[in-house]
Amino acid sequence: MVPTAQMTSEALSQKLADSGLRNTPQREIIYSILTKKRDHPTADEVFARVKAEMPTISLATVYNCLEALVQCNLVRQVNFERGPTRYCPNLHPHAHFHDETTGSTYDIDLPPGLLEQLKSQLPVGYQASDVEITFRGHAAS
Amino acid sequence: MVPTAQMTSEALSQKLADSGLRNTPQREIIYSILTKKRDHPTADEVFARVKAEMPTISLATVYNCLEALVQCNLVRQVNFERGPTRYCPNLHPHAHFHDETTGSTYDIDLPPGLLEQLKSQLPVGYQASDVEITFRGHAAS
DNA sequence: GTGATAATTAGAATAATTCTAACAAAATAG
DNA sequence: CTATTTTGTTAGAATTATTCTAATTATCAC
Repeated sequence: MVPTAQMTSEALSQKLADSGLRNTPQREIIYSILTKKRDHPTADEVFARVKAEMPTISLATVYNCLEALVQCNLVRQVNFERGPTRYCPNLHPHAHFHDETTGSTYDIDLPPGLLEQLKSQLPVGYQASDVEITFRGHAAS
Repeated sequence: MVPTAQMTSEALSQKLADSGLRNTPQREIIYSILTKKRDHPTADEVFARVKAEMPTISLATVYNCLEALVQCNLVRQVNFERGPTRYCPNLHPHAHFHDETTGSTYDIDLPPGLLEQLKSQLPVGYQASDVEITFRGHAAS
C-alpha cells in the first residue's frame, strides 16, 4: 500500500473550517489514529486507541469527531452487512475486500474509469452519484 | 422488470427441506409477500404486510422466517449503510440502486460476466466468493 | 473580558436485531 | 396410534451500535 502523507494540523483545521467546523485536540488525535493504522477500525476500536493518548475522552466524542471528519470529507464510512461502521481515511475511489475468515477489511484500488464505466451501464433515468463495490472472500496474504 | 414465476408450495417445501428446514404457514406467507411486491421491504414492513393475512404472527417469527428463507437461498439480504436489512427474492446476480430522495431500492441487472471480470482484477491472493455493487443517486422514473 | 457559538461529556434513549424460555406443532420411535 | 423428540412460534427481555439530551467547558468575535 502507498503510504499517504500525513496531513498537517493546519491543513486539518482548514478542511474542518471549510465545513464550518473547528479543530480540536480530540479531532486531531482521532484523525491521526485513523491515518496511522489504516485497518478500518470501528468507533469502539478508535475509542480504545485514543484512550491510550487521551484517557478522559468519551465514546460520544469519538462518534462526534468521526462524524465531523466524515462531514469535511477527510474520512469515509465503510459498512459491511450491518456490522458496526468502520472508518477509512483513504479518499481515493476504491473498493473494499472483506476477509470472511479474519474479518479484516482491505482497500482495493480500481482501474481508473471503472466506476464511471459501471455508472454508464445503468438504465436510462438512473443517475448515480456514487458506486460502492465490496468483495467478500478469503485473502491469502 | 421481468415478472418471476411464483414458486409452488411444494417447491418451497423442497427448498427448505434441502437445508434441513420445514415448511410452515408463516414461512409460506412471508415468501409470497416478498415475491408479490419486490420493493425490498424491511423486516418491519414484512411484519406489517403479513399481519394483514395472519394477525397473530410475531415480529420474532418474521425475523426467524426471513432467516430461514435466506438459509435455503430463496431470499437475499440487502444492506445499505446501516439501515435496516432489506429482503430481496431476486436470485439472479444483480446490483442495487438506492434512490437518495425516495429511499427506494431498485434491482439493476448487470452484463453477464461483469462480476467475474471484477473479481479477476483483484490483486494476487485475494479470492472473492461474492461481489456486491451498490449505486447511490437519483432515479428519474 | 463578555456574550455567543461550538464542542465535549456522561448518561439516557433509540432502533434493529437476537436471545430466552415457554408453548405448540410435526416427525419419529416404539 | 400414543409417547418422545425435534423443530417452530411466540412474547418479552437483552444486546449492540448509535444518537440524543442536558450540562459543562472551550473557543471565537467583538
